[in-house]
Amino acid sequence: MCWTRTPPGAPSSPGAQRRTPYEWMRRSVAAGGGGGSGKTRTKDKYRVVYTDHQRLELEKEFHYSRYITIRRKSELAANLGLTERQVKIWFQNRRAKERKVNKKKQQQQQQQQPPQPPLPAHEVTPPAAGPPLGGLCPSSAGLLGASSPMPVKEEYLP
DNA sequence: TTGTGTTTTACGACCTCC
DNA sequence: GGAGGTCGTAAAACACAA
Repeated sequence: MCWTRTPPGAPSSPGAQRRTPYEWMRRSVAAGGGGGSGKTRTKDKYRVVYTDHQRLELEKEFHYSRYITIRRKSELAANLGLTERQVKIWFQNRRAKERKVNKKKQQQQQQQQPPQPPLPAHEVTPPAAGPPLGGLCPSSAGLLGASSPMPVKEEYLP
């Protein structure tokens, strides 16, 4: 999570905002007629922009696990005022983004240090390559790594 | 301003698993 | 068969240099 555009702290760090995040929040939520009420391309609004709060909660959930459970999905959707479909697609897009970023990083590393000995298989395989079904993927180990600032939910504890 | 490149939602096609 | 996965893509929203 980079928050390059509107940092999650936007509401809490007013000095840092280049623009008011609340503009698009208002635009999307209010104008959308219930922001995130499942608008599609065929409807009047092509896509909605999620609020900072919605993004933050989704990011947090993604931080805990890159694959959301059915139960958590419905809970999150209800809490955030989104549809389960939107939550599902958000996670799909989020994983795609992560893969893209990882790919970029890998390419940069390879450019910096060309002579590379063959890596062990578990180092090479992308984290998202795990089986999508079957609940939590092993990737959470890396995400929940040592310095995770987020408290671990009971749900994800052993 | 505005032109352009990037990011963010949303979808369809196709694949895998139960 | 249905649900959910990736992949590719469209278009709006956005950031930023010129």
